Amino acid sequence: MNLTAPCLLPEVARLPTSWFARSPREVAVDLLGCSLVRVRDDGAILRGTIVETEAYLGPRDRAAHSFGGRRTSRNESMYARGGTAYVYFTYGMHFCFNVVCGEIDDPVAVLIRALEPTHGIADMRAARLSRRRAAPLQASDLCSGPGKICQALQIDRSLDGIDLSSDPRLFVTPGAQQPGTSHITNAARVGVDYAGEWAKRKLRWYLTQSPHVSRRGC
DNA sequence: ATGACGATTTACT
DNA sequence: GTAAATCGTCATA
Repeated sequence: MNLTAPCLLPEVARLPTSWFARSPREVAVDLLGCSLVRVRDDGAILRGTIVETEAYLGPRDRAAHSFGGRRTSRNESMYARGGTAYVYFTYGMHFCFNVVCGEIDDPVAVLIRALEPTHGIADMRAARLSRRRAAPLQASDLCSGPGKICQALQIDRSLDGIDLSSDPRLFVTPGAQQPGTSHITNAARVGVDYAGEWAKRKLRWYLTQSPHVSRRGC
């Protein structure tokens, strides 16, 4: 046995395509407690526990990029099968990472909004440091928002459309145990005020006690 | 070709 | 609490 080999996660731990081929509501809730794992090209492992998610319900959902069946080069990966990554660029400076759900041509997804960092925290700090900032960030400021996650885990459009069930660079593993319903808060989604009645729908879930969520009590 | 707009984050009052 | 940063994308022309 080669004891010097890096301690990589067993392949069996990775969530398969079939796990994602469900409604985005189910997937959004079940993703809480799972780990998002990023393996960088230099071998560094950046990993955190998912503590906040939002479901986007497709053509009928005014807040979704696929509202009305809109299909462009930007959101093309939403139309791929469940288990595909959808990474988009917004506000001229941020990336956001989604897990596509359901079957092919059903453009539904779950936005990963916050993680509790567990592995590679020093690398996350370095990645989040960038310009402006001088002081080291608190652990709860590393992945407490969809743009922060992508900066900390170095996720960009080069990972858009990849298959999370097979790509070595990015995948999801199950949590030790699923968080109980009593520890989960269900609330309205963030930053979708333009979506009218759909902005009020409670399609966001987060671990109530976690200090790593992007916002509390709304 | 042009203009308006973000599934956000940060700094500042 | 407000506002700036910053630019790819999309609808309109």
